This record gives sequence, C-alpha cells and structure tokens, in this order.
Amino acid sequence: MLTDSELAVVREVLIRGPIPRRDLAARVGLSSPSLTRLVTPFLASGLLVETSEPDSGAVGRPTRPLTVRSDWGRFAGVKITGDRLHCVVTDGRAVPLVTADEALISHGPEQVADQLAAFLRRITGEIDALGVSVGGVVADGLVVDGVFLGWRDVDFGALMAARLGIPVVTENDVVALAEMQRWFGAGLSTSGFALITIGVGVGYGLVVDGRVVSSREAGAGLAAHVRLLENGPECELGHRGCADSLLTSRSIEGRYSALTTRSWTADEVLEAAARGDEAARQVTGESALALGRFIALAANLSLQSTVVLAGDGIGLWALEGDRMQEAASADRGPGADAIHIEVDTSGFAAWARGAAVVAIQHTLRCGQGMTGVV
Amino acid sequence: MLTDSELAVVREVLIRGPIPRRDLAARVGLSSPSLTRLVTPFLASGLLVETSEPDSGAVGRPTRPLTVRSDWGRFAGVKITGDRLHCVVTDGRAVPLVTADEALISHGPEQVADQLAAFLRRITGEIDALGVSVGGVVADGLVVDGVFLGWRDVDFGALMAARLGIPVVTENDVVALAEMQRWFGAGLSTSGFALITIGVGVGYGLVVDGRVVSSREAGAGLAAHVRLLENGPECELGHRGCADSLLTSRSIEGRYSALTTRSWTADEVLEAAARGDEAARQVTGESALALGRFIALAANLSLQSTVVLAGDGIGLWALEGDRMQEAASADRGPGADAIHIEVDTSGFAAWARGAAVVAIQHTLRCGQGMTGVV
DNA sequence: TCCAATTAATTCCGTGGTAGAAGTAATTGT
DNA sequence: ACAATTACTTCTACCACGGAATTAATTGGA
Repeated sequence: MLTDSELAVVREVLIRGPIPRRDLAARVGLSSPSLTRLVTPFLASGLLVETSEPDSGAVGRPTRPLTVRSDWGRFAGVKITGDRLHCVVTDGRAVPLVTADEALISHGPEQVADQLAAFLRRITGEIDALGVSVGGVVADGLVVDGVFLGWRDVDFGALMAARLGIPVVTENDVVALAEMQRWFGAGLSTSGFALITIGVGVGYGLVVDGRVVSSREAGAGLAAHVRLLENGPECELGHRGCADSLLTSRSIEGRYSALTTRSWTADEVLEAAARGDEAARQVTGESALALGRFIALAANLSLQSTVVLAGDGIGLWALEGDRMQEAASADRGPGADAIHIEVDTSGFAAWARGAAVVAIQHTLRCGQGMTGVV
Repeated sequence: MLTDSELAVVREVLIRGPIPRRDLAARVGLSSPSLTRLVTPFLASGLLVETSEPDSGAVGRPTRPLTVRSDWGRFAGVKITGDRLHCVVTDGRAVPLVTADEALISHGPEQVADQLAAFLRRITGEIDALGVSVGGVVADGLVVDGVFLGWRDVDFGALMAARLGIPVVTENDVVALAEMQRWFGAGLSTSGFALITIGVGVGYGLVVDGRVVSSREAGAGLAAHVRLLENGPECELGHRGCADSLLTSRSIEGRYSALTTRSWTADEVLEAAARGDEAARQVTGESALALGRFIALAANLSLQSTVVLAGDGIGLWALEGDRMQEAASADRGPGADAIHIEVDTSGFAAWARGAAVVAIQHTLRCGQGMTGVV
C-alpha cells in the first residue's frame, strides 16, 4: 500500500509523461527534498526511470525528467453491453495494444464470467489487473443494477477474480470513461468537465475539482431523458424530444428509415448525410441541434466550461460539428466564456479503455507491482 | 493561521453544535489522542467549551460534548443589489441578530463603500469581519463583473477594509449562499446539492463532494436562461420559456398584469393565487411547472439528489409545492431516487446570511480571534 | 455497598512524513 | 577559468499522528 504522497507522485509521473522533479514537486505540493525521498525507492525498484531528454536552450543544470518505465504494467479493460464483450489490452498508460470483441452468449453472470475469462486468455498473456465496466448502477464494485444485463447485486469482480487470479475492478461505464478522460484526456488540461457519450444510449458524467462524481445518480443515466426539443420524436419511455429520442443510433436509424423505404444503420445514415443526402442531413441536423443544446445544458448546469464528447456515435461530430457548436453557443448564457468542446474520436474503444483505466488506478492505489518491480 | 486539522476541528464543532469528542474525531478523521491534543489549546483559550449535557440513558461514562463559546464572533453580511444594501449582523453560527437594509444612493464603488460603512456603523458595534456578496463574476475577492452595479474589476473588499479596519471578504452572491447552505443548511446532511434561487433573478449554484463549485462560470448566471417551456414568455434576451422568463418576480408580475387591468407586485400575485384567483393561479402554476422542471434538470445534470430552493421568490413553494414536486418527478429519469427538495424559506435574509458565512469562513481560515480569545 | 462492565477521554511514546538550510551537480556565458 | 544559473540531494530537526496503556465517570448487578 502506497502513502498518499507516493501515489500522487507515481500518478503524476504516469499521467504527465516525462516530467522534471521540479515541476513534479510543485504539482503534488511537496518540497524538493521530500520529492527526492519519495522518488528514490521507485528509481531503485525500476518503476520510475530518468529520461535523457535534451531540454535544450535554458541556462543552468538541465532537468532530468522522470517517467514510468515504458514496459510497466499490462491491463485489460472490458465493457460489457447487452450483447457483446468489448475488450482492450493496454500498457500502464492505457494505450491500447490489443482490441477485440465478441458476441455475448448468455446474460447469466457465471456464464459471462466464463466466456470473458476464456476470451481474455485467448487474446492476451498475463495481465496485472482487469477492469470491467457495465451500464447501470455500480456501488463499491457491486453491480447493483446492470440495466442491459438484468443483473441485480452481482459481484462480478469476485467471479472474474476467482477465474483469473488477479485483481478485478468493476465500475459503471460512464464513470470509468470519465476516469479515463480525467487521467489521459481532457483532465490533463482542466480540473473539471462534463462528459457526454452518444451511441446505443446517451451517457452523462461529471468531473469536478479533479474528481469524478460517482454518486449513485452517476450511473443511473438520468440525463439521457433531458428535454431538448419540444416537438421531437418519442423515446421508449414516451418522452418527446429527450436526449435519448434524438441522439442514440436507434433514433438516427429510426428517423431516417421513416423518411425512406428501407431500414438503415446509423453509420449508413451518417454516410448518406456526408454524401449530401437531404433526408439524412435533416436527421443528422436535428440530432446536432439537440446535442448542441445538450452540451450547453451540461456546461451551464455543471458550471464547467469544458465538455467532452465520446462514444461510438461520435461520428456525428465530424459531420455536424459546426451546427452543434452553433447550437451550443446559442444556449450558452450571455457574456460567458465559450464552451470548450473536446471530442474523443476513438469511438467504442474509449469505453473499454475506461475500464482499463480503473484497473490501472486500482493497481496504483494498492501499490501492487510497484515496489516489487525488478 | 490554523493547521488543516485545527481548522477542521473548529469548523465541525461550530457547524455541528455540541458534539462529543468521539463523534468529532470520527468526523474529522483523526484518532482520539490527536483530537485531545488539538482541542486542549482551544479549551484553554476559551474558544471551545464543554456543555454539561445530560446525555441520559446510555451506559458508560457520559460524553462531554464540545461547542464553540456561544458569544464567539460577530459578523456582518451584506448583499448589494442594483438598488439596495441588505445587511445582517450575525453571531459566529450565522444566526441573524440584526437585519436592516436601505436604498443605494449611488453605484460608484467609492460611494457605495462610504454608504455601507456609515450604514454598518449605525446598525452594529464592533464586528470581526464583513462579508460582501454581489451578483456577477467575482474572482479572488475582486468584483470582475458586477452585473447589477456595472462594476468592472473593482476591489470592493479593499475599499471596505480601508474604511472599517477589519477583514472584508467579497464573493459572488450565489456562491456565498451555497456556502451558507453547505455549513448551516442542507450541507449538514448531504455532501452535495444543487441550489436554485428565485427572486429578482434566477440563481444556480452547486456543491459537490462537500465543496462549493466556484469556477468563473459559477457567478455568471448561465443557468438562468435554460429552456424550460417551449412556448413560454420571452425574457429580456429574447429566449422563449427560459428560467428567467418564467421564474423571476418580474415574470410573475408581467404575466399576471397582462391578464388584468392594472400592474401588480409578485407578492400580490401570490396572494391572489392563494385566495383562489384563477388568473393568478394560472400564472403561478406555469411558474411552478417551470421550476419543477428546472429542479429535475439541476438534479439530473449535477448528479445530485438534493436540490435546495432559496431566495425571496420562494413564496411560490408554499403555494405550488405539490405541482413543483410533481413536475420535478415527471422529469426525473426512470428508476431513480426521488429528488430531495429542501426549501430555505427565509427569503431575502438568506442572501445576506450567505455573505456573513463567507466572512465567518475567512475568519476561521485565518485563525483570527481563535487563539486570542480570553 | 462494592465490584464488574462499559464507554469516554487522556497520557505516554515511538514512528514517519515533511521542509529548511546547506551542499553538490551540471550546464551557459563571458 | 570563473561567475551565474538552475536542478537536485543530503542532513537534520520538527511535529503531527496514532497505538497502547491508563484514567475517568457512569450503569447495573450481587
């Protein structure tokens, strides 16, 4: 188990890449002597290494920046949806090395655990820890209400840990994605942001003051049914013009299919729109307007000026980014700083990466593989 | 200057009234021995005292709860609006002792400072610190953009400190109110909540993880123009059915006056509605629906389950609370915990109290009057 | 009435994280 | 060659913290 300061040091080095001791000390709020004391054992164990960076120009003794050893850690992240396992194997910095997914055979927790264990053994060798993310309410690693799987109070982490013999962390999918963005995305340049995901569903997460908001409400998907367009289409729950009714792939598919003679996938609709198809353009334009409004709502009500967009439906951004930005600006209050929109274009991969990040975070917190590194 | 632990101890004792050392230790995350060490000097200086509470029933040695000496501290809080000074003088627990207000003669910072200094001298004797709150963007005690006063980068705290010779803290009005709720209101039972104020304007604040969100955005009033009713009235900025257009006293006055032959104050409209006047009821009902929706939006997008209502327009709650609650529930997502609505019925007084609270907090942080207490 | 049992709070003491002061290291510029 | 500058480390004292044992103040029962 690492002390708070040790954890902070390793975390900052991991996240902020090669960083001079000087900057590091300032960032973790310690003096240089304390930093030396903390860093020395990690250098000895090999977890941290000095880079020989030129650092040209400046006068004085050159810095000797610190990094986490490049081959430290191997993690797996899995997002379990209602019908597939989406896996990624990453290094210690959550950089994907292997990406794979397969159809889910059964919804039973034991069966899913069996399938996932076999799948992981197939795609990767040894890993340090596994992160699992699911939609729905997750509390203390327990899947309280896994909406797409019908799970109730399932300790899926324990099931996987028993099969793999490594630490397994379970987390809500949006919270995991927010953690990923906090450590390796927008969080590097800002202490807070709202996160909106679009795809099969609409997700919403919040990072305030450098911390992910992970109350019970965070996993409940409450923002998905926010009213955005008074006379919009109807979602499954009967809301007119809510986020879900306008932003999910199903919504895009449904609205375009209604305008044409056959049914389409969301990607096909985006392609059609990109080609200039008027009907498709109408559909994507409406979604863009809605998403722009959603962005403004999120920024205004979370009191953050940065909004991160992610998820597999994010292709909409490339197509209608301008319209979205325009709609967002229109709903931003008067005299306010413009909303800074960051887009994670990695699509579905981001979800599994999020799961990997919570595994990385857990590993650091518990200090496993930290002191024992050769 | 107090250490973090000392500050935490005094703060918890101040906030949570008489509290046994045992509970106090658990709350500030320290061991009993550490607590004894920290408390002893404060008992010696007289800041903290033991209450002789019966604490009947339980077996074992009875607790000897701690409190802040009842006559510790005297603070003033002032909310400056566009046309009035609203003052309150409080004890160390932000309990109002004197409340007074007067019309503002001029908008010039120097003149306002002169008037306020004279006013304070008239209504109170010596005070330990003064808190000032204004609408608009306040950063590091500097009024960057005081919207109702037309102030730009005014260091009003310095002006007042020069006149009174005591510490003066300047803060955004909603942030100050949120601080008040955090220490002496909803914050006692929950670590996070959204705050909505209605009155002359619509205010929105956020407390997450026990901390008030006080980014630049917090003071900008960005939530005031959130779209709530597609075909609602128009606000000054031309938004249809935004919070401002439906919830301010002006909105209530304007909509009712339009239905009748003369003009009315908001209070008169509420009274008429209470008497059963159909037209008034229509107006307040529409506002209640809007506020209910606003509450749900705030809860869903802040990921909090508690929403605090405050401000001088809060009379609407007594009249239309049920309808608001209903509207809020309707917009709360499926399967979610109900929104816990807390209402601060103290109306305008809450604003000035908020200002007093930031003065109290400042005094504690700086440890003034803490060690020197006789 | 005296003695467990129980809970509250304190004293004693060792540990460990921290930073200040001063020293060393490695560069640039003249 | 030597100052100037910046980066980092060594030495050392401090002090906040908590575990273990102790004292304090009550209830309840024999």
